[in-house]
Amino acid sequence: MRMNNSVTLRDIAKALNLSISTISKALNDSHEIGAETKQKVLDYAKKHHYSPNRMAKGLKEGKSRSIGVVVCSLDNNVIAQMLDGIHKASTEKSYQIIIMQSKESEKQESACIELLYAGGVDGILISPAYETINFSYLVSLQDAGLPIVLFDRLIDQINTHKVGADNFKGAYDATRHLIDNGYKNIAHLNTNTILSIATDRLNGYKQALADSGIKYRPELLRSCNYTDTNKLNEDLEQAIKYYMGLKDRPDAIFTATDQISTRCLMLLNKMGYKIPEDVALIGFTNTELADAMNPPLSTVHQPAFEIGQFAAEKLIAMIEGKRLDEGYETVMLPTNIKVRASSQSRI
Amino acid sequence: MRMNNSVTLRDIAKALNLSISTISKALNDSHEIGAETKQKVLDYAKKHHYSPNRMAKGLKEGKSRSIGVVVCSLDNNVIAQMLDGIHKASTEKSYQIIIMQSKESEKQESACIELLYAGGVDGILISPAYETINFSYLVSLQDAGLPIVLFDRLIDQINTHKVGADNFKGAYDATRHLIDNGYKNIAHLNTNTILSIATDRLNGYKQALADSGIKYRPELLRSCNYTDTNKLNEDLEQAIKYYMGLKDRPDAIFTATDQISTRCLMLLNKMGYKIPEDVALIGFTNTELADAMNPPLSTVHQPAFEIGQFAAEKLIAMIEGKRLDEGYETVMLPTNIKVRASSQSRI
DNA sequence: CTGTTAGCGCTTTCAG
DNA sequence: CTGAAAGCGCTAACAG
Repeated sequence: MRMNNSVTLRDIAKALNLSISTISKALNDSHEIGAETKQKVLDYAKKHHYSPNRMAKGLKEGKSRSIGVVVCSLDNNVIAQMLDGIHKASTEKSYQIIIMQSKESEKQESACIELLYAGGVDGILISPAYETINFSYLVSLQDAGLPIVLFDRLIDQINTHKVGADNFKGAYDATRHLIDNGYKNIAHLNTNTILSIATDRLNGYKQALADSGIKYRPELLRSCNYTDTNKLNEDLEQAIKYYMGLKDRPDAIFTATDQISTRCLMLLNKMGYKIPEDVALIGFTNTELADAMNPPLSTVHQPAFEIGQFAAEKLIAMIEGKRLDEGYETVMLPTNIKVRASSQSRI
Repeated sequence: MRMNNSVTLRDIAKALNLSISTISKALNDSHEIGAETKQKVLDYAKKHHYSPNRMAKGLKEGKSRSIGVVVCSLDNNVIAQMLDGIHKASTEKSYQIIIMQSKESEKQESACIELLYAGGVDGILISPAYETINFSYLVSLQDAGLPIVLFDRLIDQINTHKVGADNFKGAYDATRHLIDNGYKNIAHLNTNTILSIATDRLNGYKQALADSGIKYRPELLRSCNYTDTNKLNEDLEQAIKYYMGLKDRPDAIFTATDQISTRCLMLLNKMGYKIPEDVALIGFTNTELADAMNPPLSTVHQPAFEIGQFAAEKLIAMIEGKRLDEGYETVMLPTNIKVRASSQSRI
């Protein structure tokens, strides 16, 4: 049973009265084939839309020219942009990508990885779920020789190439920006995960406070559950109520993730707080709709496309055996602050 | 060269002192294998994490258990939701999906399709680019036996299963909603494409006007270029300026696509028009951020996830030979209107 | 320079 | 009930 109805090497061989291997070599531009034969083969192949069978080639070569990508979700602007970057880098090197979603669940993430591995991918790009604590399965695959690159959400538990945003700097800049605009009591809303993405951002926030001589107040840090949207909303609502009920209540909030940033804005509006008069807001997110919001939302923008692209390039380099460099590298691409009305200066 | 380090049938055969074909049959639960042998094989396979090699299986069976998906872009909330649905349906039937982006370019779209076909996909799910006029390549592949299902953006030029939103009804409802809320001069902003998605929405708009005894004014229809974001923004800005400069200027705008809806809101804000006092707004889009906007944007919501899911199920049914039903089917899933402040009643 | 052959891992007759 | 063998389309060693 032939795939599609496509022409095979055999068809060309028969038509041209040559052997299969001659055709194969001609198409692979082998030096041991004569110029005119080569031309004849190439012409025939082009004319009849020959394209090599991925399966056969993959089987023979022991690789599939496909890479697995594991993300928490497709329906998220930052991730869509990263996937776009991954997609670009991959197709450039003619790799296919197989995308899987963990939905922030450790269990589902393992299932994705297993499926990808079983499916014979040549390597895996992964941005771990918030929930994941145990990375031993991933490590075992790595030990078994599977190239793995981490992107966006990085972890220390696994030693490989990593590509993410400079979260410390992004958080530092955002906090600093609030301080420079006259805000003093700055709350930080983040997520309860062991991923460095959370601690890096928290540390950036703390450092900015310290550098400005503002004491860090632990009661201004709230960590929300991220696995379930409903739970997240609940946690956020509670956090905001808690903040606004404090004696010395915050005059600004710095939010750590896309979801938290936008939902926080909605909730503040819903509860009737004026932004930035009652409380200012700046947060991580890449949505183009920040300008359309009420009020326009100040954001920390991540180079999502570039993160994806760079991570994919790294992985492909690993797959293709360029494991030459002794050590693994962690790359942090710069974020940048986009100031809008939600963090307007009160000075 | 073996894929990964995975165990093969041969490994199991050697270990158990059986033949390869016995193992194969045992794993496929063939009736011609004894119960205890079967058990022994299954146990060993499980213990050693055996999983069949996709490439080999695909080569043998002449199919790849993968489906190609062509969309205009990844970075779009409606599409992300559709992909999510496609993904769910596909993984349930253990098909992999290969996603390609046309970026609204006819040329790039052809390239995507060619790549997918060459890559040996078992079928193609496609939502055509706005720009595409010539569908002959797709038709020729279909004639060659490749199953194709259209989703989201449907066209008449190709005869197959199609799954989309009920765009006529969505547009009708949106326009009717504006009329019911006291708006009389309703403009319609859409795109210049031959895709039925545009004409259906236009017709729904016209029908709602007719049913309410309002005369259709052609000067209130503007069609924007959609291929290039910059061009779109320009066209939109011009259209709005044009509308607002009219003697009998519109008191409401109904926008036909995700991009147009959100950008239109931004532009109106930027130009200083009050929504809905100066001009009301309702438009197609699925963004969760409608509530966060200034003002909260009334939307026509498409069942994007379901469209993707249903389309994928149809395609897989076709692939698996259930082409039994004589005719092809076009399914229109219902949209629903989400009323927010941007189209508040002026009565 | 061109052809023959073996084999990647799997399914599937066909024999035993 | 189990095994041997062919072949899916391709590459690569080895002959000629």
